[in-house]
Amino acid sequence: MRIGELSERTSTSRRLLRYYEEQGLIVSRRSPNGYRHYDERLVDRVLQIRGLLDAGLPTRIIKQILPCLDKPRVIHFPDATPEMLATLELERDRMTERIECLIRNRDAVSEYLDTVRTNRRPEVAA
Amino acid sequence: MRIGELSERTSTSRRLLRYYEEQGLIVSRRSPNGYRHYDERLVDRVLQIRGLLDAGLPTRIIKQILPCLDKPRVIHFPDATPEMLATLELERDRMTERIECLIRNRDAVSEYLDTVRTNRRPEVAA
DNA sequence: TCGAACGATCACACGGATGTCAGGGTCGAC
DNA sequence: GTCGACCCTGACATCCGTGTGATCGTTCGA
Repeated sequence: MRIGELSERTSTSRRLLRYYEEQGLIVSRRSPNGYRHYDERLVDRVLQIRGLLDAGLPTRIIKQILPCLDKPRVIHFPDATPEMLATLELERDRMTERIECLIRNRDAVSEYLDTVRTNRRPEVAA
Repeated sequence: MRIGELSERTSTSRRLLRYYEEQGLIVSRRSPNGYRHYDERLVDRVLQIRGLLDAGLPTRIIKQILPCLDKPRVIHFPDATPEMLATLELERDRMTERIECLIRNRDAVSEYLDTVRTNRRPEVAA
């Protein structure tokens, strides 16, 4: 598919798709006229990228973890230097921290909402 | 405590502490000479803010959910309009989405790491 | 009393993700 | 062959979190 369709199917502007490519997050083939052509799989890939960006990861990091995300579990470890694995581990741990922080705070918001809804009348916590 | 101590205890630059205040995320009292003075609780509060920022939430949103996070469960619902509650709900759901996205991808990274390590050392594979 | 360390404000700068616009090709339908 | 929809590149603009520096006032110990 071309950029317009990918854009629509991922709710992502063409500008951003080109930007992601520039950042090495996605790849495209080019037809002789220079048009980008995308594989079907790119739809999921782009959505994944957007989710991670939204979760606070910079493109630099996303680029590093993307190879881990291929659906048929293909291991690219010929180029997996120990230092690269260490980076991945570190990044995984940071994701875990983010997750825990988000869960804590989301639960607090949830609890707050529950409390507000059950006690409708002015009253302070006991 | 003054800004220097809060800065050190939260590993946050003074500049940022002033910025957070400007954005309405934290408050300070002022001594007659104009110096900011912070409550002990601000340490946790600042760390919370930094965690949420790191998780991708903008200050605008953080400001809205912070009142939900007070430790003694104090409900500030005199000013809790239904529309504000709706906003909170929406934001809570977005946090849940972020959490799920992060978990999915972190687990994929973890699995990748496991696989690489197992294949690297087949003799220790259990 | 002087200087170091700290505080305040203000302003400019930067990097990253994103929007937008300009100028120009390609292609299919009429 | 022209028009509209689509694509290309490149440049500038914006927002936001953050850094940095200038300039100045305050506090405190030697």
